[in-house]
Amino acid sequence: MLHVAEAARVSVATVSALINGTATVSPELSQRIEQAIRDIGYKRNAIARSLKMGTTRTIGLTVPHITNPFFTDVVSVIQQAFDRAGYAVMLCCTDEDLNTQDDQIRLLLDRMVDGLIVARVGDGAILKRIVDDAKVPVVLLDRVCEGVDTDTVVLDNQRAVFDAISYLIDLGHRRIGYISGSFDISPMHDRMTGYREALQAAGLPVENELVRFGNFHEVDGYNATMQLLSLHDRPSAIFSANNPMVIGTMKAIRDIGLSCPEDISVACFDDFPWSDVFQPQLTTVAQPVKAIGEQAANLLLDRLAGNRDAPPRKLALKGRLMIRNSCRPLGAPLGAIAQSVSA
Amino acid sequence: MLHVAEAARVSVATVSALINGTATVSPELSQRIEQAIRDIGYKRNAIARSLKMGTTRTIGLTVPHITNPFFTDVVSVIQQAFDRAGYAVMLCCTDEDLNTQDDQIRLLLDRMVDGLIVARVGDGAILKRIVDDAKVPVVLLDRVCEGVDTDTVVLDNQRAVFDAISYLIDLGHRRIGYISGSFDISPMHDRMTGYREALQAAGLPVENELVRFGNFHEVDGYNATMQLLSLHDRPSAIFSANNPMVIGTMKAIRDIGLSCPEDISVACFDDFPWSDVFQPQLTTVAQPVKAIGEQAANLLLDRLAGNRDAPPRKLALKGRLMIRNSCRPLGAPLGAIAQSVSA
DNA sequence: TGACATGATCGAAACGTTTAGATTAGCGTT
DNA sequence: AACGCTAATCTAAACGTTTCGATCATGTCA
Repeated sequence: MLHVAEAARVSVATVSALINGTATVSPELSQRIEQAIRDIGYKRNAIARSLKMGTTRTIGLTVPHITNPFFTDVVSVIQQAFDRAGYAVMLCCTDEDLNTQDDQIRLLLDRMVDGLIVARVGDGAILKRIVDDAKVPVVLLDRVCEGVDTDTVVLDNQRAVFDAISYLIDLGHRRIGYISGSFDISPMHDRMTGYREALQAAGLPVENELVRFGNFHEVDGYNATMQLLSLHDRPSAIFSANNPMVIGTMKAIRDIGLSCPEDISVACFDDFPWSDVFQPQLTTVAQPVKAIGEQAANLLLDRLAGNRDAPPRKLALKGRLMIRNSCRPLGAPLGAIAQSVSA
Repeated sequence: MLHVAEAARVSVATVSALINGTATVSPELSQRIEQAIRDIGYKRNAIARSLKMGTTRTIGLTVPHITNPFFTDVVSVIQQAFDRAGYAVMLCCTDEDLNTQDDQIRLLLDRMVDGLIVARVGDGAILKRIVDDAKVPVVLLDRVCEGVDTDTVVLDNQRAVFDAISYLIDLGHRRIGYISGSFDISPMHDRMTGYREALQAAGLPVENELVRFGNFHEVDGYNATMQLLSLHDRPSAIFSANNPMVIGTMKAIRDIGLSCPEDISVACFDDFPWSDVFQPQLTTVAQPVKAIGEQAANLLLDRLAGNRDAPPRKLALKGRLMIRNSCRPLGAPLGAIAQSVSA
């Protein structure tokens, strides 16, 4: 900018005024300055600007795994929203690890991001400290966190799983295996509650042997399913509370020589692009990914636009049960599956 | 830092020296400074540091669509690699649009990223200008670009498609439909060449009516497949040069009342996590995603470590044909598919 | 004892912006 | 002719670091 100013024989203040439109500058000088900018190929240094202005027009986004299709879509939507608003997005993947997440949020705050969207943070106390220390707005995604009072957008997980399990019960299933993710994040808590309540509402017992835990990965789903299938009285249906794990479930079913839905019904959380392309077409709980991402982005953009003091806003969106053909009515002949799908 | 210096009754220079270890500071002062840092909760401002140092420890990464499973994986691997190295990653999605990509690269350069990994840039001239203007190292991914001399990691696309098409020919297919992405990026060019050469090597004609173009999206694959299937003499196999488009292909086959592989064989580019879970299990060309991402990251990290003047390095990795059961031997009875899979 | 090397510490400039406040020029009023 | 008003422009101080060169005390050696 100094060089531009010299070349145009004006002060840097005038150059700045022209570039930012913060003051009127005469047509004559404007022209000289614009010419100089072109000649020199000047580009404003955003770092210096950030230092002075105290704002980077960059936000931080952390997700556990970008390869989980739910987060892939959420990241995509959020990235687009902020791109439109002229913000850059720094992406971090926490690998479901709390320490990693801590480090990464620190990394982002060091770089003075203007705001933070964090998905699936683990511990309330740590998060609270972060939110308080950082003077930037934070929106929580996919997880509520007691004691942390900030904008939040989550799914009504309990209700969603309740509906899914109730659907299985309606089909006649009585022993329904449930594969949960680790319990230290609220969605897994709520989903489990939904499972329990659906069973109880139908007067069915909640049996511990039918509940397994995994760490969100395919291999965990595989192992959990193997255990469920080798039970003395094995379940007739399995619900996986997380999408990557259901891949393991399907592989385990195949490896053990069973097939879905003939021998065992399967449903899971989170829809994915191929769900209605191949066989069996998985029955899933679809999250309104686009809405979730956009709401989160809007909440943060609103704060960034200056609305700092509004009370925390908590959004809970509804999931939708996508009924396909991976669950069969129990007791009914196999041919009845087609009808149950159109129901 | 100023406050820390005052609290510890030393100069800012000494604080800086201690933090960075750039000079020895006496145990006594060290202790006072560290105490002050704790008391105040001081965190070094990375923006001010970047301004002074001319380096942000941040890189820019642009991909067309993060929802394309190939790019999802690549982004994941690259993010991890840079995270390990203490770099932040700014992610941009270009939506296959050259102007968008241009804007985003500018956005990233404005923010003084230390390096750039760009996947699928369109035009050689524009890219060349960008690479030259930006004084930062650039790694090209998934695309070669004539006239732009910089580090590159790509797949041997031509060979990969050649192998896939040859496989179909070996199965007895003679009319093989081909769905390409837009032609303005080199992989699509090379893949098409692979298609052509495989046909020619087998003495088969290259028929224009069997070749369709789409813009990488599911809907494009759907439309292209509809056209192919309504040809007077319809193909017995379809190869899709891009992964999202193959979803459209499968849906079109279903909607038209045919089934795969009984009526029509299907193969495509890019593997995905569910490919061997559901039926039909798609035969795909798997890119070594992990290697591609890691190589790209390593090339850039090497440049960032100071190796600026080494000549441009061009890596071409090999794809792998994952033979499953979505392609059937032509003329053979249906039961023969199983054998062909194990072949 | 004086000169000098050594090691610790500091002062101040620089990185490239923004912006408050000062200065100047032009012009209409009285 | 003196005054005030407005619009255009400039000067200079910040933003929070790093770093060069200067300063100063201390100890060593001739």
